[in-house]
Amino acid sequence: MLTKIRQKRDQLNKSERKVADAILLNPSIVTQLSIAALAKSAGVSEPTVNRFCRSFMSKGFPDFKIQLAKSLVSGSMFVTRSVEQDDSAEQYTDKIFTSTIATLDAARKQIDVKAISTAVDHLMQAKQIAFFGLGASGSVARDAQHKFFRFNLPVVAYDDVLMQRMVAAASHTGDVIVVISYTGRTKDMVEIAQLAGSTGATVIALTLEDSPLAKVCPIVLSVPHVENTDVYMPMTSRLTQLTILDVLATGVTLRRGVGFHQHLEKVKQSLKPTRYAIEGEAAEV
Amino acid sequence: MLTKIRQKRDQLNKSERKVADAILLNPSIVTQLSIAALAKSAGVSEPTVNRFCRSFMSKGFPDFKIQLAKSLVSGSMFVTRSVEQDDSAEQYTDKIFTSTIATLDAARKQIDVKAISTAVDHLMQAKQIAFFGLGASGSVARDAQHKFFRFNLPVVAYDDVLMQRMVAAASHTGDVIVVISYTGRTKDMVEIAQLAGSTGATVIALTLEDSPLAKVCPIVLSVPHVENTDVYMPMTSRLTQLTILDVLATGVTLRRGVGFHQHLEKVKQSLKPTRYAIEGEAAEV
DNA sequence: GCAAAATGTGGTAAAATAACTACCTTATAG
DNA sequence: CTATAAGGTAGTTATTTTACCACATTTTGC
Repeated sequence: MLTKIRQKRDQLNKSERKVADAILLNPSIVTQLSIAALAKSAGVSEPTVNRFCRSFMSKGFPDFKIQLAKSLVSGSMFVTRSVEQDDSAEQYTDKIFTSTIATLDAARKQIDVKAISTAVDHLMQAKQIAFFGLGASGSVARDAQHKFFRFNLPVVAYDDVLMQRMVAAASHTGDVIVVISYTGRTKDMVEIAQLAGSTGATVIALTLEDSPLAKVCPIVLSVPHVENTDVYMPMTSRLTQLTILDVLATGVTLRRGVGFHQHLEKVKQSLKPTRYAIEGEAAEV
Repeated sequence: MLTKIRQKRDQLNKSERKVADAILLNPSIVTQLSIAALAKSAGVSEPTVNRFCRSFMSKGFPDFKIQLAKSLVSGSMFVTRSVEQDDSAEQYTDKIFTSTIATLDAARKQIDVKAISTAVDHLMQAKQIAFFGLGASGSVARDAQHKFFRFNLPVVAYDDVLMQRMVAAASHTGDVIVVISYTGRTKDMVEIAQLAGSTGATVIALTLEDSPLAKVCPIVLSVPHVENTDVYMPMTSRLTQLTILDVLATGVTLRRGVGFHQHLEKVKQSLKPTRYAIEGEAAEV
């Protein structure tokens, strides 16, 4: 809503711009103001405020206030705030959770569903799926391996360059290789992606939008930039990657239909002897 | 807000209860109703509605409507919804992100800050930190290793039972062992936790609340139950674990003060030759 | 145990406030 | 100088709130 007002501000005429500015100055207080009070604080007449409200597809001023109030809540719900040196445990805990959530929410809004869908198409038909990652992305690749394995897909994961190079070179049409790198600037990963691409394998990049890696891959699942790259909280993006991988696994599973239910049950049963039994067995380790 | 109304409902007198019921029946429509319309649909008079609103610490009916609208947004923002067999890519993508966020938000609200603080105390002074996990929790342990290593802490991670047993048996006072298991019912992990505890090492469990593992560990960072254990989205909890580990790493780093900044810079520099350079180098791989 | 007072509950009607409409003035561009 | 758009004034309508009254329910004194 505030974004919408800011966008439209320049197309507005003099008086209505005054109204926009008055609202932008302190949006939360506006929700408690009457049309007369807002008109006065903007230095315009009441009908001008009313006309302004209607141009934002509201039924009138009260309706506008409610829409504004709603948008303020969703806007202020999860905001990334930097951790400070003297934060209490409570403070930094909340900040990190909130920032993580904000990152995921941003990804949710920006994600390219078309790319997800294309990736699922390829993964579904893959003879072999390989996940490649180095460093922190190595654990993401390992996690993906577990997840896809559970869903009965032919999957491997590698977190060292040599194996990745060998597998990439030996790949061929029908294989899918998912290259994971947050920055998308790791030289080895870019080279390996190119190598794999040249063999006819489908290469999917899970990386930062517009990065060198993204540029050399036909299918890119891009993770948006994180605005606040604070030294204290630099790792929210891998959670976005993990979530995207959850989405892919789910997408593939859905497409494969009901057959996999029996498989999932088998996996569960195989783990049972390793566990302390209780009612309502859950699906995770 | 709706919860508040439901709570107070029984203490209300006959007419005001009618108002409460009318609102609860369809809260979102109420935000667009006038006091007269709501009064009619509740079968009471307008002043009754007004009195009702005031008893919910609103200035009046319009104010009440705005508060209600706000609370509806925050309430409906992130709701866990099951993935259905015939969902489109757009639908299941959104559902998985939303559910993941909902899980994190639930964890944020329930997390035991005291336990975090205690865990940070021990981690900070540890001579050696070991992360143990099996299966999917193995990747979580690996991830933790990366993160803590970046922050210059003496850290190792193991994802096989034998190594874990050996390390646990060989541990002693001053060592911190973090045992990661979502269900907290894996027999090996429980035994290893007990073994490590008996040597004098500090054992921290990152697991489901009230699980067998939680019961044998002095410090428990509990992950709340996920209500909706749908076969299609069974893995949101490990994101909670990862986030809690982020919190721990941050907590330790904060306590260690400014010294680590130089260290972080060194790590960054060491990675530089492996990358394609661009302006604004980020902190992740 | 009953009656009377007191308190609580809920409605009517009128007053106050807020929002909206119609219309008129002023500015501005052609 | 006219046409048109922008913006304000004033009046109307809608909405909310207040004040007050009637009825019911409970409490208390005898």
